[in-house]
Amino acid sequence: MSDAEKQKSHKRIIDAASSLFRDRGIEATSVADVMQAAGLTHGGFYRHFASKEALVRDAFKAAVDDVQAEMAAAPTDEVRRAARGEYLARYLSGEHLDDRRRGCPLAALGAEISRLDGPVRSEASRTVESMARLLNSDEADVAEQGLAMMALLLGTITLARIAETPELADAVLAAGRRGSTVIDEHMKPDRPN
Amino acid sequence: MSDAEKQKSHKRIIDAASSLFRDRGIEATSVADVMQAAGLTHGGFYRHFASKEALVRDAFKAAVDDVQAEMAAAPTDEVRRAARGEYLARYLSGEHLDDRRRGCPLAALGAEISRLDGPVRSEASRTVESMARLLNSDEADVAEQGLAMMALLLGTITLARIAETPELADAVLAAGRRGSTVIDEHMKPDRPN
DNA sequence: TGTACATCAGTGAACGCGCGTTCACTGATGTAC
DNA sequence: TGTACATCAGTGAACGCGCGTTCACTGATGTAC
Repeated sequence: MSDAEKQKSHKRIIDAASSLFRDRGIEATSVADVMQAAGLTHGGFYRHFASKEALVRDAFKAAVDDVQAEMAAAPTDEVRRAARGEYLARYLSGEHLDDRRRGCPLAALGAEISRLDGPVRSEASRTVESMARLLNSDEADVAEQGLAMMALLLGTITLARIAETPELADAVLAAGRRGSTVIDEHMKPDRPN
Repeated sequence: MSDAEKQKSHKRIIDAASSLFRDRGIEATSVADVMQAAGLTHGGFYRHFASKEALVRDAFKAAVDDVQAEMAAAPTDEVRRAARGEYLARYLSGEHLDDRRRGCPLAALGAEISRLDGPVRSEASRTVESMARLLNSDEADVAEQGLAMMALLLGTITLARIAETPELADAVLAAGRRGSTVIDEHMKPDRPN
């Protein structure tokens, strides 16, 4: 078993964890669940991670990196604005509702992580800052607009996932879309109100 | 042990559960934890509830009723508007951040409940509708504004609780306050945009 | 190039522990006479 | 009013189970000679 094989296993474990945690929650997902989803048995887990906590941190980070990759890589402001618009549209879509496994990690795990202390919480706190920066419509600093937008997005998906009827879920998403427009137009960093 | 005594115990169990679930999460709180907090031993739990699930439903409902009581009881539109304003201010305050035990049940438990099916999820889905009605600035029907406001509130508290530094938490709360003003002013049910 | 050996990813049984739930029991209650 | 009895809230031990983690072992790898 070569080094390359080990790295492949490592990636499979992180990918499985990243999906399962978002889908079922951190506490509801066991190390054995993750290892089985990665095609391995649970005993080998500790050749890759020091603890479940370490896996949670790495899996959360991987999920965030995945989400941020497109937007952060935008070379010009125009491309960045377009990427942001697509991101918002995709975030507030019906597909995002059902696709928890690949959905927003903060929406799926934020409440649970906010109860933790240690590396996972630190990683999530940094994510709040970096996402806020990406979600500002104009400047690059953490600003009101990006934070308010993030809060609206996360809250919208959470409420829509609670909704038992498609009608209510759609109403929530529609409200989120209207809200995001209003925040976009009336909370620009440069011209207040 | 009289009937009145039993009802007192019952209320203590629900109160303890309502606090502990919000503070630590549903899955992370055991039946024994709740019974101990209520001053009882775990064995007696099933004289009061058929299952942990039944307790979760009742405790969640109790928490929501508590929150909604003031606003729903407002006799006139003016009183209602004032109650709503106070609720928003309190919701987006630093005290709410730390007081998970008495804080918003949807913010604390929404993500976890969205993964459930059955009575708890149903109760939460109804709560989304009723809170949206209460949070509209004007009319009584479920409408965009109330839903967007709820999403912003829930998202703001979640993000602020993730923040590791007081500075970031304050920035999140401030952004939520600005966002709520913008939604208030630019998403009125009667005059669109 | 061929052989002996150290390394270590992965296996599967086992650990102590806490979970939700069940159950035999206790003892205070309210009721029947 | 006083006594015997059924009820049942609450106790604490016990149940089967799954958790995170540990460990002895296996067998393929890359290296040393």
